[in-house]
Amino acid sequence: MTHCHTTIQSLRRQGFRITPQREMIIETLTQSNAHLSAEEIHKRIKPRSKTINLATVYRTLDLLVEQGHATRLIGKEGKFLYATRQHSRHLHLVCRKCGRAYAASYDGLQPFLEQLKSTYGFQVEAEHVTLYGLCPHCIHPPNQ
Amino acid sequence: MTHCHTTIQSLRRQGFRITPQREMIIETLTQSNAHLSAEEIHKRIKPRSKTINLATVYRTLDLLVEQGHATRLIGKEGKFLYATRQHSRHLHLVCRKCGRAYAASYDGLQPFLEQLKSTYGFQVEAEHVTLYGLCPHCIHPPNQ
DNA sequence: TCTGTTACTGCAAGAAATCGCAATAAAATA
DNA sequence: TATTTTATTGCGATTTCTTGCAGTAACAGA
Repeated sequence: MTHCHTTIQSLRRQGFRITPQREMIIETLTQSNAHLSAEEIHKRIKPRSKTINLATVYRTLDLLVEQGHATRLIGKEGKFLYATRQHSRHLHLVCRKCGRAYAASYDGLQPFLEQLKSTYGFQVEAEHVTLYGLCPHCIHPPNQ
Repeated sequence: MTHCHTTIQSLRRQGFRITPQREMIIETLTQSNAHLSAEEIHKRIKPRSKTINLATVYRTLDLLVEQGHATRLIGKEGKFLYATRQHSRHLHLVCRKCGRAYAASYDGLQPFLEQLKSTYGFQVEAEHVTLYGLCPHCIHPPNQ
């Protein structure tokens, strides 16, 4: 709720218009603990606002990502998922083989990110970094 | 060429069948210096093999990623791009705002990856890590 | 509060990626 | 080499995501 308003304030300050659709999308994303697909967000809002369009959901999510209020990642089934950046900060370790996803702490990554900042001037936002590789289960069978 | 055969050998050893389609896809990807979309690969192969189907290209690329011979990343226009893992190892820094992509060295990331390995048993493959954030051009205008 | 500007939405069409299934062909075996 | 098994392909349909456009409504200014 609180962070929901922060996002709205920030968008308004940037000159974006706050429509009922955008409010509902932001609210839905903020209140959820999971990573949601655009489809899922659309489904949840529909009962309250029958005419909300899926394209609007996608466009709003794009805006939120672009403005740094949300992150987009690729879910297990290949669909895009979205979450607020404040939502439980962690690293995603995704197995390229079985698709399993693990949450990991990103303590220890900070020095490297600072190095990137000073070398390239690039400010990495590390809330939802996704790294690919092999999980413990899939390393065992020797496959190279 | 050489690496192309390595990939084919490895797939064969895993019990996958080597079809002309798969050979052409692997060859195309290996010989290209750029990151290619499935569509692009399809387009390049078509002259030589009129009936090759786009779905086959997607399925083969999935296989290559799953088997660790290629990596998949999201291109500037939101399309998926593919590259062999051997192809010029680097980090991708993608600006969430303007979409610009920067190549960066991942020297300095190694200690963190080793930490992940020992903590979670997860073996990150760092050839094509993509990190999102703000590029030097987009940091300036204060937007929070 | 009313009005004008123009960002935003809904709709429908389009593009990108995936899936199911019958036909095909790779490669193991005889 | 011929046969058999079954992984893989092509095709068409489907799903997921994006885009263009005309109508609508947020919000700045009067």
